[in-house]
Amino acid sequence: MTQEHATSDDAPTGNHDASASTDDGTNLSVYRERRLAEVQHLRDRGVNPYPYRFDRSHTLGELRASHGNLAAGSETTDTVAVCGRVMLKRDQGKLIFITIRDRSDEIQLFVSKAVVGDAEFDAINAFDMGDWVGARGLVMTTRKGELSVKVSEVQLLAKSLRPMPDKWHGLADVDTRFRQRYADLIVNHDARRTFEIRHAVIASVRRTLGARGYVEVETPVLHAEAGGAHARPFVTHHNALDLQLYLRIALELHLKRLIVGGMERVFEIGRVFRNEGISPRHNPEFTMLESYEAFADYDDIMQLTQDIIVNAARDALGTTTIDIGGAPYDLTTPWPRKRMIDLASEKVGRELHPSQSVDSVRKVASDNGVKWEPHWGSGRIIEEIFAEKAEAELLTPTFVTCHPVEISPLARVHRDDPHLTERFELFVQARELANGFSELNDPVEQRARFEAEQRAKEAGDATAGTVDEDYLRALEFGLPPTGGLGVGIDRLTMLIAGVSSIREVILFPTLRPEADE
RNA sequence: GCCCCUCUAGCUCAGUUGGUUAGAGCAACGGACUCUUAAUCCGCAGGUCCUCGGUUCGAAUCCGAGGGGGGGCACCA
Repeated sequence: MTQEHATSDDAPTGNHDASASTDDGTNLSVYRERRLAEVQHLRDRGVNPYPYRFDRSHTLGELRASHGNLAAGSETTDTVAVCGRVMLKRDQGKLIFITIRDRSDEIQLFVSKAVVGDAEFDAINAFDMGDWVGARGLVMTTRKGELSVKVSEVQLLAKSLRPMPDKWHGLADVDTRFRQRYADLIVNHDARRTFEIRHAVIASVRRTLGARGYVEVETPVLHAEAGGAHARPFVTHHNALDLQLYLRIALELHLKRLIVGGMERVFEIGRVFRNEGISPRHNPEFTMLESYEAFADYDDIMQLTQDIIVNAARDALGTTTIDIGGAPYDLTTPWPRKRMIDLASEKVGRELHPSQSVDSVRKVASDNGVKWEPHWGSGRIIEEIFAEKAEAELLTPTFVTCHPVEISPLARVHRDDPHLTERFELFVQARELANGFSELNDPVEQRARFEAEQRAKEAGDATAGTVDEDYLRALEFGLPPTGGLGVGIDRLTMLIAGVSSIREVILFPTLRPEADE
């Protein structure tokens, strides 16, 4: 019967039928044709399969909150209107149980043929899993105590044409999960949970900074020069200006211009782009928090960093204890601070310092199996020794501090040691999670650092920076003492959600385009 | 970019040392059933075994090339 509709009533849906049936003839296309026929069947009966709106009296979560304590076998006189997606259907003959879900909860619809009548019962029975429906009826519980809506009327809100993934096993294929995130979100609770946590983390960060008087700003994504970090940029082009532009690799230089302008405390949560490899910890576009606070130094910012992360965990999970390497760890524990040169020195059994000659540091590196490049200075080699020998052991939160000047072109020289900077990086699970420092605000020194970067770039370091003249001009107007911070929001979410791939916390991670079509 | 692993029905997965017509569960479809909970029961249908090429009497299975994905390395924080 419905098949006849599919073949005879295809004028308005001819395109769908053609694409669904001509070339493949697979189970999937048969399935879609059947549901398309059902759509046409509804239209023939004057039912809009895609109505415009639905008046909902309660979300499913609200309904459970208000009636969750009903005793088994109760019938109330409370009329509600609820809506959601059909997730399960249990046809009992003259009784149908339909589990619908909205974003807050799941509730069972109790459909009795004796209540709704034969015609309506058949219409409800034609619903498929995945359909969006709205129902009106009385709140009740079944004999076994399941909170239900005894429906008097159910309305289709949107017809689903595709089969749902396995109702028990969900969708496991990671490729499909990332490409078809909608399907992942429909069937995988963990996926929904992860993105709820992501939202809670970001909202918490905004609250923490807002409570400290920070102002949220937005700065350009298109940069004439990609500065503020060491990374290869994406290149793009503006037609009207006939101008080569770069997608930003950091937020830093614009935000500090705002501190020059007197905004005192600013932050931005924004997308940055780095044209580099993809890994479980790297996506080409990712979300950075950067914040800058006038009159603060890196010591203040380390405290801020821990506050932000502790609050984020508390707000997202309701606890500050998370799992690190299989063991519980309370984030409120004071996080140790260790100088990079000390961590590196410990591992090689010799005092290392960027004031030492390049030759002597090279020898230490080579003796310990650490490779170095000819254009690296002592400081850069020490960083490499740290990265190769010490970094992997930094599982619980640790502030690595006082990086060599050579690798920190935007950080201020340490007040007690001219070869080091007032900088820190936070490592958790051997991954960098945050980076901050007392900001360099001497325009003369900043120019010298930029020029050193420029020379490194010309010497072949593709990730080195260039001289940003406008930023130098800003500094000449006067940047107050400032403490700055950058936090990888994706990695922070990974930590709090307890997932191991960055793709799990990015709704639509970068993938190669799908073939064919 | 390099190395390893992986790809079978809409989904989740079997598929032996290469051997007839590639199987199961769920979903779908037909039927039974008024308190189910992944409902159950009966019946039926569904396949470009990622693609191309090769070896073989015979390939989902072995070989080569290519594609997607995952992990590692490199790059990079």
